[in-house]
Amino acid sequence: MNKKPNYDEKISEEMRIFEDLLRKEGLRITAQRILVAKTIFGMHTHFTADSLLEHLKDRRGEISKATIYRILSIMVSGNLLSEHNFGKDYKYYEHIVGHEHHDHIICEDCNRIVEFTSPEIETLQHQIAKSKGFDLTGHKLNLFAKCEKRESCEHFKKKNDSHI
Amino acid sequence: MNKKPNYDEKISEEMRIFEDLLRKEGLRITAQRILVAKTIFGMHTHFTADSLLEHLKDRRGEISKATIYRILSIMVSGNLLSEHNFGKDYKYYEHIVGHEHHDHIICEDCNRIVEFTSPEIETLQHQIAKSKGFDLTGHKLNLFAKCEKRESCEHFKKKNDSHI
DNA sequence: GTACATGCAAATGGTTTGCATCTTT
DNA sequence: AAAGATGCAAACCATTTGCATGTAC
Repeated sequence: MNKKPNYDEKISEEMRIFEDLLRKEGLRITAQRILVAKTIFGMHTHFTADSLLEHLKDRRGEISKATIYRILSIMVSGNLLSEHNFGKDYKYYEHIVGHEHHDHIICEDCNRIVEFTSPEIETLQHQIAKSKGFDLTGHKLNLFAKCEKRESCEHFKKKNDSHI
Repeated sequence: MNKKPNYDEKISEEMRIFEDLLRKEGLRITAQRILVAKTIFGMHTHFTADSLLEHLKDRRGEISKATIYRILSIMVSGNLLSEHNFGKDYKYYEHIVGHEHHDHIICEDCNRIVEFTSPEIETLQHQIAKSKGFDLTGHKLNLFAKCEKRESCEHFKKKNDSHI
């Protein structure tokens, strides 16, 4: 992996940011890091280490699980990725480069993860932290819910899918 | 363990609720379950399986770690205990019998966990879920923050304590 | 007495790490 | 060449579980 990278138009900006991060941290630009980052920037859903590995199944010879975890960790600390628990035993990730901040609704019926933003809630959070003597640095707000029309939810069948 | 229980005045109500839960579920009232429940109801902080074990150190002959996990699980599904992640690799618990619902501020400086309530945020959450087609069943809101006056924070020294 | 509960040690499962080998710089 | 990165398998570690023994009812 030594050529000038030539990414798809759509993710070139994200890749530039990723490479900048690597350089800033004195880390090397390797084939594995490029492969994982491209894959992540090409996915527009929440994912887990396992589902990422699944997306890479046709390229499995090129990357190991250990390296995936190592790259996820770099991207999280570099703020290209956010990490979520959602009450499960494994972590979810989502890439946040160029995405505006949002919180999540997790459907207990169909496992869907829906995003939302609420400037009002954000404002209240700051006020609350302040009133308790803290400076807010971040937050996680997860709403757990059920589809209003369970029977007509086309996602319901996915309920028992493994890490989506 | 066969005598009529005679709990401290202050936690007798909680213990009654706990025993009712056991009976409702067809579970037996054992010495270990009583011991763990009394300990939990006597603690008014967030705790982990390990810190609970620590609280029980003088009674260690009487209970095993496996049983503690089994009892925590009963109390969580019976809604006597809530379970939190707080971004760590182990779970936090807090007993919620007779406690009004609240959310948490987690201080990244001193590890303190401070509670707050916000009816405004709760209302907004319901509206948001509704607007996205969900019925809200629960939520977790964690605010991550830093003490405004770090240097004068008397909790700061605890920063590197293990599971508080 | 029987079904359930406990303790122990072993298993689980996601994630991390040691180390020998390969790559980037 | 030297510093880093990777892959593999083993280690980690909180939590769970199988099974023989104990206990509530």
